[in-house]
Amino acid sequence: MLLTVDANDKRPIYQQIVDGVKALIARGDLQEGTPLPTVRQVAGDLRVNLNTIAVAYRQLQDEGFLSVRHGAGTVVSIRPGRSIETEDLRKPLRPALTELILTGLSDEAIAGIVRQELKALRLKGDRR
Amino acid sequence: MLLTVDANDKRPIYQQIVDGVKALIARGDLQEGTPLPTVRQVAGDLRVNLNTIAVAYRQLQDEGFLSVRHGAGTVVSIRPGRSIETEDLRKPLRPALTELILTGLSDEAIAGIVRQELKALRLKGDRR
Amino acid sequence: MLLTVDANDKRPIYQQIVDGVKALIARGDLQEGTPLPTVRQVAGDLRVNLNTIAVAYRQLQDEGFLSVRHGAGTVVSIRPGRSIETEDLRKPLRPALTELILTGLSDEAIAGIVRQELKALRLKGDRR
Amino acid sequence: MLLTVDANDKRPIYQQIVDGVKALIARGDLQEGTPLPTVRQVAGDLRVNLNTIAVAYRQLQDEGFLSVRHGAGTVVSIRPGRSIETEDLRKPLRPALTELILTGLSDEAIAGIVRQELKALRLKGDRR
DNA sequence: GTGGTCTAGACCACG
DNA sequence: GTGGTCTAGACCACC
Repeated sequence: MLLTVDANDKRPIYQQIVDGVKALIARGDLQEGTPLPTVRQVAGDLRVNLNTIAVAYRQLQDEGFLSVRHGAGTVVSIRPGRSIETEDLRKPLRPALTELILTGLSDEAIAGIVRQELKALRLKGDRR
Repeated sequence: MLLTVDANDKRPIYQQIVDGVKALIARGDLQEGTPLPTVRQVAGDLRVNLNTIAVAYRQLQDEGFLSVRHGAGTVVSIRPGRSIETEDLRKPLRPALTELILTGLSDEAIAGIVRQELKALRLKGDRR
Repeated sequence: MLLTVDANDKRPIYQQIVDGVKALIARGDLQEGTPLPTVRQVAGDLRVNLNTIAVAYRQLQDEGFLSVRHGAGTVVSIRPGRSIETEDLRKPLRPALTELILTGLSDEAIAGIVRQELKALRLKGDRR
Repeated sequence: MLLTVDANDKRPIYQQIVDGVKALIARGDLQEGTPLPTVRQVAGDLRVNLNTIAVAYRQLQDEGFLSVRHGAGTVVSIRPGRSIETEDLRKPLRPALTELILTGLSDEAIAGIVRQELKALRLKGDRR
C-alpha cells in the first residue's frame, strides 16, 4: 500500500488514512473494484491501532468510496454515497488560500501553485 | 462586528476566530495599526468565553499578526512572526483539491473555482 | 519527576514548565523520542491545574520540542519548529549581563560565571 | 535621553525603562549625580503613560540607582540600596543560555557571544 | 486512557 | 479597563 502516516501532521491519524485513500482513488492508483488490504494488515504496516484504521474505513464506507462485501473483503467503489454541495467543497479551500494571500503572493502566483498541485495529485504512479 | 462563529463548523471556536481575523487582514479590512476590539468585547458579542478569545488573540500574536500591549489594547501588525515554508502552505490545499477532483471536475473547472474564491477573499483593490 | 515549580519565581507556572523541559532537553536528560509524563500526571505531581500544564505542552509543541499525539502521549522531538534569529537569542542575555556589570564585576569574572552556568546546564557528555 | 521603548518587546514598558536606565549606568553614560529628566518629560518623549514612568523610577529608586531629592529632581546614585545575592543574578542567565544551547552552539561559541555582548554593553557612547 | 476545547469565575499585572 | 494567568470542572475526539 502507498499509505503513510506522519506524526507531525496536524490531522488525526484516521483522517490521514481517509485522505490518503481518497488521494489514491483521485489519481487512479485505486480503481473501482480494487480490493483493499484488511484493517489488520494496514494497522500492522503503519504500526497504528486497529481501531484507528477501522474508523477510517468506516468513514470511507459512509462516503461511498469503499464497499464491504461480507466475508469477501473491502473493495473500492467510486459511486459516492452522499450528495455533496459545492459550498462544502469550497469552504476548506478558504483558510488555505487566505494563508497564501497573506504571504503576499499574487492571484496569478497562487493559481500557479494550485495548478502545480492539481498536476501532482493526478500524476498516476507518482510514489511520494 | 465582522467576526462570526459557527457552531456547525468543525473547527474549534478559537480557530474560527484566528481564521476570521486572518481573512479580514488578507482582504484589507484590517490594516497595520488598526486596533482590534478588546477580548471582552469580542467575547460578549459572540457569546463566547473570555479565555477562548484570549487563546485566539495569543495565537495571532505568536504568528505575528497582532501586537498585544498588556494594559493597552491590541493592534494589527503585519510583521511576520515565523518564516513559513511554502510546503507548509501547500499541504492544506491537497485534501481540499482531492475532494474536488473526486467529484469529477476537470482541472480547468477546479482552477475556475479557485479563481472565484480568490476574488471573493480580496476586497479592497485586488492589488497585484 | 524532574520538573518543579517555584511559587516565588516571577515567571508564570506554565513558563517555568516550558523552561524546565527545555533545560532537560538541553542537558540530554530528555532525548528525541523520549515519552513525557502525561498532562494529568504532571498536574498531579506539581499540584497544578491540568490546563496550566496543557498550555505549557502546547507552547513546547509550537516551538517544535514536543510531538503531541492526540489520544496517545507526548514525546520529545528535536526538530526546529520555527527558525530563530540569533538577535532574538541575544536580547534576553542583555538585562542579565547588565545586572552583573552593575555589581562591579569585571568582564573576566562575568565570563567565568557564564562558563560555570554553561557547565551546570550540560550533563551528559559536554559534547562539542 | 537615550531611552527607547519597543512595542514588540515582550517585557512590559516600565521594565524596559528600568533596564534601559540600568544599561546607561552600566556603560557609564549616566554617572553618579547625573540628573535624570522628569517623569513628565520622559513620558512625553516616549509617548507613554505618566504612571508607567513613575513606576519605573520608583523601582529604580527602590534598587538604589536613583536618588530623589525633594524639589530638586532625580539624580543617579550608584550605591545599591539592597544587597544582591549572586544566585539571583545567575538565575535569569539560565533560560537565555539554555536557548543558546538548544540551537546546537558549542560552549565556546556561546562564550564568544557573551563576550561580544559584554563588549557592546560597555562601549561608552555607543548610541543604539 | 490520552490530549483538546470550553466555561465560569477569580485574581493579578499593566497602562 | 486592558490583557495574563490560574483554577475547577465539564465534555469531546482520538487511540
